[in-house]
Amino acid sequence: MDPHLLRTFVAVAETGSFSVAAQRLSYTQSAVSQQIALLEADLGTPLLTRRPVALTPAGERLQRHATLLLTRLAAARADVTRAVAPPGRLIIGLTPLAWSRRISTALAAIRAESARLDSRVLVGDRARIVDAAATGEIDIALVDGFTAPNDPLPLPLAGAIGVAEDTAVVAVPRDHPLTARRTVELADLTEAYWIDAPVVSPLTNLPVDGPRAGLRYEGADVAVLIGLVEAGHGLTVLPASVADGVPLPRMVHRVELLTTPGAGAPAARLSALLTNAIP
Amino acid sequence: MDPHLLRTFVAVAETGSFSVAAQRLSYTQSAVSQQIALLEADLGTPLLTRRPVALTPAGERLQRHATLLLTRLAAARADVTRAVAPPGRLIIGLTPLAWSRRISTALAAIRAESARLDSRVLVGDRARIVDAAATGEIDIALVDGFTAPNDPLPLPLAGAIGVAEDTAVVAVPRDHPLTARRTVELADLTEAYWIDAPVVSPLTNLPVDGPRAGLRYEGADVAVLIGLVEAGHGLTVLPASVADGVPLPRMVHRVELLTTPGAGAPAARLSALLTNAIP
DNA sequence: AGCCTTTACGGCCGTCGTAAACATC
DNA sequence: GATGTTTACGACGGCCGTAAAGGCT
Repeated sequence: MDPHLLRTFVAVAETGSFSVAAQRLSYTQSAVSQQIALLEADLGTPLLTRRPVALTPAGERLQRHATLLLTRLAAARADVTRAVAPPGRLIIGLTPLAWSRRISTALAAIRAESARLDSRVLVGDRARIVDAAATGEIDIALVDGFTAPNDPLPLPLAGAIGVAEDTAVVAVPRDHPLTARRTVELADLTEAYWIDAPVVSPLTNLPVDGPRAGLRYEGADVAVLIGLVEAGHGLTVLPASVADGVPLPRMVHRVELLTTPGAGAPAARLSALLTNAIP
Repeated sequence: MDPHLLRTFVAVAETGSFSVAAQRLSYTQSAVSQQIALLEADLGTPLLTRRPVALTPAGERLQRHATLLLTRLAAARADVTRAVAPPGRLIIGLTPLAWSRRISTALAAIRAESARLDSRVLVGDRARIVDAAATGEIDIALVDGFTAPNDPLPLPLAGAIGVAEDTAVVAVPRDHPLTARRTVELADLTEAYWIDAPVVSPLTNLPVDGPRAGLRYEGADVAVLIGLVEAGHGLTVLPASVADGVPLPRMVHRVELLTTPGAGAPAARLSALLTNAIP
């Protein structure tokens, strides 16, 4: 189970093709074929069906593990190299809904303390931000998501710290029948159409199996998303602090902080500011 | 960062010697030396000092990551192979303090349901049990430890579920000055001598820096440990359900359940029994 | 028939072991 | 000087690429 093999396996699983995976990794198809054969021989079970190329149950399992292992491997490398030379800069990664007034003031405080600090912000979807935190591209991250109360977000990186928890709501247009309700049953939600907004509020956040998507919004602007809901293009799930609406039972919106002791002094300072400030 | 390299690096770090690590892995010293050199070249920083062999700060970082990565790699392999053939047996791993009446009754219920079930119990310290869960040696595990309220235990495996939470206490002899106190300050504890009981209640559980150890107890019997405390050999930390004593502030004793969907039907059944029964 | 995966085979690079040099206590 | 790590070098094996064969649709 070489990381090399895992990487090409993930590539094949994602692309659904030996040949395009090969050119993505700049191998020949032959090499990819051999690597997959090696993995299957090693684990003693077929991982992929051919024609069409699809994952077997064992393959699905391996894909999950492999992607996690690869990002953790990257995280280990980044952490070690930063242990010798901690960056003086402060690059913050954010998912769109993780931003809050408290973060903004904490950041302002740090900027005031050290005037010449190179500080920047990167906004992206959860996978992008977590990956950037793993590789050291960013020094600290705030990642949001929906989960059961008091439960952490299922993140591939250890050391996440909850810094905020909020009830979650379903955003609906003003004239929508759900508006009259105080709580929502899951049965009501399976019938609805949802806005597919992978960056702001991914469909995978929904407590619904196989949600039906209406419009797709690729941007990161919350106001635009709310506008789309208002216009009747579909529903979405949002933290209560962002929008008014109907509370979704047994779910909270949670923001977690992702950093490591090696991420440098500015990151540590920001981390302290945010975690000490927990109510 | 081959797993192979990480494994020998961990061996060197643990043994503090290139040569004994080599014979443990059945390599030559030369091979070990080359592998470490390769790792250091790859990461661009020394990981070990020679004469004496010790970890540099970067090396300490890498050791943490490497051990986690290796057990996760083992977990991935076990999970995939179990995805194709889930075991029908039920082997339960337990740390000594994770046992409770509820587990006992749940296990009895399962045994009653399927009379011929091969079910066994393995007791060991946390590292041993987590490792066994990773490699598939056991199908389900209950692991205890001390942590802040509502926080999960820092486990190297994902998917842990809290099944019990309890206040923690410091066990002291009846005539100890602390007996009169309702709460304990950390300052009081730094002065004390502790019983080093790595299996039942490891010193790493203590909220104290560099605790001073008196006697060492290698066994897994809680009654013996309590007897040792009574006899004045030192103090220890225990869940309130096991011993009377003084509540330790800001800590809880927590039991988590460790299993995977591939661990077989009996494991799933036990898991359901335990998690549904959470108060 | 055409596209894509597998198999066969040759060459290269990497990694291990032996053995000698080197450093440290 | 003894113990233990590094370096030099030769040999084996593994892995990739080229090229031909094999299977589905």
